[in-house]
Amino acid sequence: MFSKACEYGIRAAVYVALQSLDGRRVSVNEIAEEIDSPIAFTAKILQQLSRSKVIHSVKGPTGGFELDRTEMDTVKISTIVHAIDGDDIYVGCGLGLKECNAQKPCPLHDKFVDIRNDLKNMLENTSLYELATGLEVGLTYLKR
Amino acid sequence: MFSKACEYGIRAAVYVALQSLDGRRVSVNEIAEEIDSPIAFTAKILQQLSRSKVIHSVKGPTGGFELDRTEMDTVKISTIVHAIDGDDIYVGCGLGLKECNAQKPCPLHDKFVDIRNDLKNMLENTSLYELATGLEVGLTYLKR
DNA sequence: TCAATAAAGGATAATTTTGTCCTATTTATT
DNA sequence: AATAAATAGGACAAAATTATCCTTTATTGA
Ligand code: FES
Ligand code: FES
Repeated sequence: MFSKACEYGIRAAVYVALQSLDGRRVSVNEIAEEIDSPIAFTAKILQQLSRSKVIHSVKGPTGGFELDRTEMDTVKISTIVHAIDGDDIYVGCGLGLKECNAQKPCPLHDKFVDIRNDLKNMLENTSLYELATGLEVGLTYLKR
Repeated sequence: MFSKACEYGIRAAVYVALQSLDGRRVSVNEIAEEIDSPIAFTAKILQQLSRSKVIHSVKGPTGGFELDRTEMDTVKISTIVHAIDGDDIYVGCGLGLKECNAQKPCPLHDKFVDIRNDLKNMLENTSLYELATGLEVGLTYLKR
């Protein structure tokens, strides 16, 4: 479904959001530890998220990653997926035709588009804040 | 969503079903041509589908791949996906946790499971026959 | 100013997925 | 029996993804 990079990216962003709720800035090392991901690879992904304005980064001592409260509402999971995996999952053909086109649909088109749109809507309507609060009250987990 | 191998596999199986409706047995070369896929790679995938009883293969001159009419109804797209990509898409965690577990869910679990189940049901309720007939009447396409 | 800390970024390695090529096996036809 | 056509399968190659390591840059605080 999503690439590994994207999975780590979402988990990382949720963790950053969670800690930012407490005003804590977090380092790559802490993030990788808390979401159980490879450190250096996670660093790359955080760079990407930072460049695409999903999270904010601060260099130097006391630096790290953070997200302000209003951004947690506006940043949707769809933004993260788009930043890392591109728009294939939103517009691509389920059977791999060069493009998904209702005028010349693949055999699975009609049924696939329904699912794809549900997924798209779900991701577009889920904010980092929403996911972070579930974590905060201990209902959900970022590693096992 | 699906791997390339799986995309080719579904397209190939639909084409085999379509031709089998006319009693025609088809070769790897014809299949690859008609679904616009790399020949040798497609051959591997057809082997896999043959081993997992999704389609039937016949060696030698006049040989090729075929599917009998009753199998077109019983073989669902979910079978093909499972044979090639395994069950990750049916049971895996959307955020990449080692396993999806409602007792210790990831932040996206509840929303993700809904989509995943819709996808699963869709694939389980779509037969090769259904997809082949859409092709037959010229409503859908296997390449662009 | 200096040392320490943390992200940014470049180079490279490992792994997985995708793809190719060649030989072996099976089988229909002559 | 010989030939040719077709899948099966093994070995290998290319490309993409995942992952690591090292150097550079920015910033804090002593
Ligand atoms: S053409 Fe295949 S999903 Fe739209
Ligand atoms: S635990 Fe992540 S989808 Fe179920």
